[in-house]
This record gives sequence, C-alpha cells and structure tokens, in this order.
Amino acid sequence: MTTIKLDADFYQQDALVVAQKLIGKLLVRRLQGTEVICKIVETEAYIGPEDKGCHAYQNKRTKRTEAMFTSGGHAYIYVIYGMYYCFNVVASVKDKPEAVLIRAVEPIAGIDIIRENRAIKSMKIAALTNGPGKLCQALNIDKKLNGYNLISEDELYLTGDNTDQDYQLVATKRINIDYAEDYKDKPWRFYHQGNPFVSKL
DNA sequence: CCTGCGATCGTCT
DNA sequence: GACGATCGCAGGA
Repeated sequence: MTTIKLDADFYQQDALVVAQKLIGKLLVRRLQGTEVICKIVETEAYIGPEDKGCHAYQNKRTKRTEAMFTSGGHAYIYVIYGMYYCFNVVASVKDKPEAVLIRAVEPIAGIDIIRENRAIKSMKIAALTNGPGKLCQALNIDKKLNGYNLISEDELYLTGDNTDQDYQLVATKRINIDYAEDYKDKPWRFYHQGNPFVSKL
C-alpha cells in the first residue's frame, strides 16, 4: 500500500486540531519484519501550561515531560501505574508542551502479531487494543521509543491513508483525570462513533 | 451487562 | 512516602 507519512506541518498544529484529525489515520509499527497497522479510533488532547490534567501543567519540565517540549511529530511515552505505557504524539512547536494521547486503535493488518503480544484469556477481539496501555502492549511500544521521531524514522509512524472517511466524530470529557479540577470536564477526548474498539462510551 | 479491587513501580516531592 | 492520562479478573445482576 502507499504510505504517505504524516509530516511536520500536520503535527505542528494545536493539539486539539491534531487530536481530531488523527481519528481515522493509520498507526504503523514495524515488528518481526512486517508492518503491523492499526486505525486510530480514540484520542485525547493535553495542552501544555494551562491544562491541569497535563503532565506539563505550568510548563512543568522534568525528566519525564521533557519529550513534550520537543517539536510536533515526536513520541511521548511514559509509564503509568508502574506497569503500563501510554503513547502520545507530540503536537505544536518546540517548547510548547502539547500532546495527543492515543487511547484506542482498531487492528487492520498483522493481528496475529498483536495476539502474540497480548496474552489474555478474553476472546473478545476488541480487548486487544481498546485502551492506551493495551495498544502499547499490542504494538510493543515502550520507553525505548520515548522521543522517537515519527516523521523521519520507520519503526513507528503514522500515515494519512484513510481506510474510510465515513464516520461521526464525538467529543467528550477525558478519562481518569478527576484531579484536574476545572479542566477535568473539558471535551478534549475524541472518538469514532460506534467503533467497537473505543475504550468507553 | 456492570462494579469493585488488587497489582506494581517509575517518578516526583 | 504517595500517587497515577490502567488493566484483567472475579463476582453479581
């Protein structure tokens, strides 16, 4: 298939724009000599200094958040609950910490490899990739890829090839950020309506 | 279908 | 020393 990588112009927009445009785009991960491909069906935007739900609230700059301050088009990957990883796409320009959390994807190609990576009893296919920690496990995404360049490298990247344009985009509040006070109810979570791989309705 | 709970540890204070 | 942008399983309806 033709692979048209998303470029710097795409990533260096506001996280709110990137988060919405990423729905329906393809996430490509090179594993075992083949390309495992998933369609993005759910995202959340986190917006730098103003957002109390963002790790980089008030431009907080630590070893963990450093990747958020790179230019749009890099990966921001962190450990959550001591056991799982979350994969974000950095948006906006250098030194403006904005990112889009990829919360759920739908497997398109290479599902056998995804199954290998996800040892669970459940027979439900949706359980393979319907959550941020799950999709990282499914695609073997971990901290080694923190700061990875999604524009110029080939192990992990995104493409604009859409398998279908025919979906409704829904905006709701973000998941599990009850501590974020007046920012916890901002409608900055986006998903492909009705897609069975979305983590929560 | 839904709710509750324990696991587990890197990161920051 | 405390917490968290989560997950899988058990148990009940």
